Formats: sequence, structure tokens, C-alpha cells
Amino acid sequence: MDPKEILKAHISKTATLTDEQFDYLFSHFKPKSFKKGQAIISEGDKVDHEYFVISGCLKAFFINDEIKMYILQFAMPTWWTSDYGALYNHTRATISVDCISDAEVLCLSNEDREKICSEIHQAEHFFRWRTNRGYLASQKRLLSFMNNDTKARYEELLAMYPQLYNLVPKHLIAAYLGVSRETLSRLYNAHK
Amino acid sequence: MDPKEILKAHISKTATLTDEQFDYLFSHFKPKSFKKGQAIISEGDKVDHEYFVISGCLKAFFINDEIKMYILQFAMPTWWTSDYGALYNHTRATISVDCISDAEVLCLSNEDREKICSEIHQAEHFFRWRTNRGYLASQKRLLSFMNNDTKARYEELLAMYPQLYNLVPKHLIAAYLGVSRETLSRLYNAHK
DNA sequence: TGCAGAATGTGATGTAGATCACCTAAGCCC
DNA sequence: GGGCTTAGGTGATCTACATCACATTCTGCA
Repeated sequence: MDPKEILKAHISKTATLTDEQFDYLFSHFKPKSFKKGQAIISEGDKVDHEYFVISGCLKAFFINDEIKMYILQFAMPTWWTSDYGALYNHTRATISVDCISDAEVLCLSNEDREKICSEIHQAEHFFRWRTNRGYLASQKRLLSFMNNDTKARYEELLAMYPQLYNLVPKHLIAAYLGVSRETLSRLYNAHK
Repeated sequence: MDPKEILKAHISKTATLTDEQFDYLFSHFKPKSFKKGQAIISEGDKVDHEYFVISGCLKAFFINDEIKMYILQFAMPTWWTSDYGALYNHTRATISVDCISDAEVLCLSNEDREKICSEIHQAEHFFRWRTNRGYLASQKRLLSFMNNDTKARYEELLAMYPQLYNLVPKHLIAAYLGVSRETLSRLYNAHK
């Protein structure tokens, strides 16, 4: 399935666009390919695009002063990612994005998104719902952080994204859960 | 300042509505007053409204199996709150909302919001941006949870909302930070 | 105005998970 | 294909915070 069809199927779940409108919208996306390990956004960069994943897996992460990494999001096909804080506030990137595997993405600039949203009401509708889902997911994860211990969060993650177990090295899963790789290792070796 | 003017000032920061459009939009909001301690949404309720705070302070919270409370959000004037998960997915409330002080709010039904969004492009624009800000705040809080210890999060919270220190009992601040009230107490009594 | 319940402080003790140190196995690259 | 880097496992120790227990205000309201 080609990128255009994937995006079309994705958007048509929440918004009704005519073919002309969709073609117009799609004309603002630039396809791009990346190799495993390649950076898409690095800390300190100027950020002016967001990315829609067609294939592969990205991670959006934050590195703190003690060089510890925290993963905010794994981005799988049909997910969107970027440093949205930097993108919307026109500040430098504090969140980085790179490729866990080879990946194809569609790039959309902040400017183009805003232009399209103001020109096509249904596009604005789509982006409202997309953000909405992100907000709900983020709240849910926050609650899980407060309420559950590491083991419960690990199981929750694997129940939600079983593919991750094989696709993603364990120390990245630890960085998503916010625990040390040692603790995670002990965790799933204990109950087998 | 009356509720209508407060909402108008709030919305006009991100969207441009004509007076007629705003009047139409405003006609869908129902003002309501609550007393300190009163519940607005209780676990298990059917949720069909969201709430815009005019005065007072609300809290949105979750109670887990061990009857421990976690506060997702303090809602101050010009903030919006609800159990958005339940509201958008038409499920029963898992998040509750009640009043920390006497409060006035404007109620907007989910149905009316969607109707207005489809009728007025700029209203949809406003709600996209509102959700966006919520999403960014939620991501920031998640990062803070992973990266900072309790003391840093406590100081961050008070730096952001100095009013809270006097307005809100300490055990609620602990419930927001996700620590026990004992730990919080020891924390700010240590460094004085 | 007096008292019941809520809010807060503080000691003692238990524990999940961090950190450090070191080891093994598996990719990957010239 | 040999060496080097990255991923992963495991023991020992340390620490922030939870939990329990109880004392001490504060506060709203009968």
C-alpha cells in the first residue's frame, strides 16, 4: 500500500474530504526515508515539521542532565510524531526523534498544517481529533505512572503493543517505562 | 467581570469570532454554581458535559482500588475540565471532578461542542488549540514525573501556581504530585 | 462554645527500584 | 573473521519514599 493511500485511510476515519481536497492536502506532504539509527530531530534543532510514519518505528525521547534517556513515544505506522512543544512555540528542540528501524515518513511543515487547517474545515476537524487522542493517551499514561508499579506498566505496554517486544531493544523499553534496564531485566526474568 | 466576558476574552486569544458567532456559541453554555466539596462528576456517572471555570477551584481526580486518590488536574478560572475520556468515548466516568472551593462554571455539552465545531470553523480552531495546549502540558508533566524527584516536582508546581499553596490543602498537593502526604510534609519542613 | 472530624507533623520500619561493578553473548564493520 | 561496540544478565549495596502508628492542631458547625 502506498503512502498516499495509507494517509487517506487514516484521515478518512475522522474527517470527510473530497478527493480534490485530499489531493490538495497530500500535495503538502514530502515523503522521506531514513536508515536505522538516523536522527530526524536532534536536541537544539529548529523544528518546523511533524512526521507521519508510513513504515518502520521511530522514538521521541528526552535526554536529561545526567545523560539519562526517557522515551515519550514509540511512533509506529500511522502515528504522528515531532517535538510538538518546539513546533508550536517556535523554540529549539528539547525532544529528539530518531529511527529504531529503517523508516519511511511523510513530512508536513507547521506552516502548511496551519494553512490547510484554515483553508479546509474538515482538515482542522481531523487535526483536532488527532490531538485529542494524543491528549487522552498522555493522560492515561500519566495515571498509569502514578498508580501502577513498574511490572504492571511493563505488562500494560506489552498488552497494548505486542510487536514492541521483538522490534525494540529492552533498554529502550526500560527508557519508556522510566526504570533502569537492570530493574526491567530482573522483572521479566523473575516470573518465568 | 461576568462569565460571558471571561469566556469571550479567553476564546478571542486563539480564535476570531464575530459578535454574532460568539453570542450563538455562548447560548449553548449553561452557568452553574457549586459549593465547596460538591461533586460535579462522580465515578460511574454518565458524562455529557465539560466545564469552563469562571471562579473557584476544582479538581479532577482518580481513585484506585486501594482508595488512593491521584489528582490529574487542578482547574482554576479560565480552565476547562471534565472526564474527557468518558465524554468522547461515551463511557462511564472513571475520573471524578469536585469543588475545592465554591465555584462558578459554564457547562457545555459534548453534543453542542461538536455541533458548534461543525457549524463555525473558527470554533473548531479554538478547540483544536485548547486541546493542543492540554496535550503539551500533559507531556511536560509526564516528563517531569520520569525525570524529577518529588522535591523538584513540588517546587515546579508552586513556581507555576503560587496561589495553590494557600488555596489547596497539602494532602491534595501530595495527591497531585503522586506522593504520600507524610513524604510531602517532611519535604518542605526539612529545608526551613 | 465545645466537640468530631479533617488536616498536619513526626518517628520507626519496610521495600521497590537505583546505582555500581562485572560478566557473557551477539552484532557489525574494516 | 577477529576485534570492538552494543545489548543484556546478575549480585551487592544504597536510598527515596511508602506505610503504619500515634500525637497535635485546626475548623466547621450543632
